[in-house]
Amino acid sequence: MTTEPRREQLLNAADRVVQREGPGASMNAIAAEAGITKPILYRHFGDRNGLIGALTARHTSGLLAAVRAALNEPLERRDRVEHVLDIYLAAIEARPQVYRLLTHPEPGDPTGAGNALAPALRQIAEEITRAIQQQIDLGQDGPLLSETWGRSITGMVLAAGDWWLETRPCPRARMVQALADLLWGRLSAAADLPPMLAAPEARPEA
Amino acid sequence: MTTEPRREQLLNAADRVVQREGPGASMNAIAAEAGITKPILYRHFGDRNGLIGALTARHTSGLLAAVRAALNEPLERRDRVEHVLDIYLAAIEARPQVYRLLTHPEPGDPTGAGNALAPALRQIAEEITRAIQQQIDLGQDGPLLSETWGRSITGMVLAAGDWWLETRPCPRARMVQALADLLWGRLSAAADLPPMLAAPEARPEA
DNA sequence: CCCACCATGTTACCGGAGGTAACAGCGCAG
DNA sequence: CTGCGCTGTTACCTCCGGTAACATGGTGGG
Repeated sequence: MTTEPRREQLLNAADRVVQREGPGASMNAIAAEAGITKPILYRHFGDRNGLIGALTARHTSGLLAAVRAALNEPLERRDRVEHVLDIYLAAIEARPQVYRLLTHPEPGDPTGAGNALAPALRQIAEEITRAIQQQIDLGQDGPLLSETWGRSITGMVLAAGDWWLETRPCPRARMVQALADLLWGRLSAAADLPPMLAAPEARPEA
Repeated sequence: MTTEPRREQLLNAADRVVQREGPGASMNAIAAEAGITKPILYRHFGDRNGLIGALTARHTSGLLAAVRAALNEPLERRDRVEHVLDIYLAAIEARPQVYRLLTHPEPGDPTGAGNALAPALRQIAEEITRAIQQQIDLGQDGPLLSETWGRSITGMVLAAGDWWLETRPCPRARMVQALADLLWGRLSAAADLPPMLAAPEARPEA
């Protein structure tokens, strides 16, 4: 294990090409970037999943550690949640291509195919679950709720982060507020609007 | 447009093969199931995305209509939300392979690649956004919050639904409660647990 | 009656993907 | 010098999405 410089070197090349072409970059392209040919890659990583796995593992550790640290920050609960949200959004903002690699892996893997959460995100979900379990008293439903909520919050932030990166509807801080507000039950606390009896306009058609 | 029986027939075949092999079924397999060869499929649908699009459109309409109806049910807000959640979970429970097709399409499309939300889910997100905008008074932040929340809630339910289908940790009704509780701010309302100074046991290792 | 047309269907191919086999050098211990 | 392990190559396989070119058959207009 210790360092393994060749591997690192190849991963650097893979990193560059993924940064440039997004995930789904071909093995040929990665090999070319590294100045070599395919079979070497396969010798080192077994198959494409191996390469991608190694590549994601590299970047995952950083994000995961950051999220974990944020989850254990000694803050008021709301501030802690906002901090975690901000950490995640800042990370995906800083390097969108890498983030895509982590969050939207190419399919291929037959292991439980069809999961919304990529491995990196599953780890984050578990981290959230653990934090909830350790920090919040949910009574006897604790285990189920914390597991469900870990996945739910991860999926929620994933979808919201994707949309935010795509359309940039607001600065990051505002996005953090919007998400925290949702988690804080603002959806349930807000007042009703009177039912629309007949929309006078702005109803172009479905 | 009117009916187009051949197309329907081909879509039925595609449906069968997707039901059996999941999304990612090959064009050859679909053609074989239909008793014909590839070029005919391409004549009718242009390319793979065309076929998959037509296939999803078929199933989307039902789910989308059900969700839309649930969103406009004349119920107390909490009951309405629970109803929507239940509709969605019931749908994916009933036909998981079809649901996978709708929620986890194969990538391929360069159009905004890397989105967490498949087209069908994006439509659901828009429906939720619209419902929030029409039903809830969020002040001047309404537009931003409703859009953000539409995506967020969709992503949350997607991830939670995936996990639930996979591991079946509880009956559907309980899952609905867990998700509604999250949206109702139970995460913020619950009491703190005392900080763990030293976990006495049950810490097997990461 | 014949023909031109159109949808149906076919075979055979292309380029590019992941992946593998077989072979060619290089450096170094014994 | 010889064997061995690592690096590297070329050439190939299979399967995929997609296409070109050609072969049918029914149908309606001259």
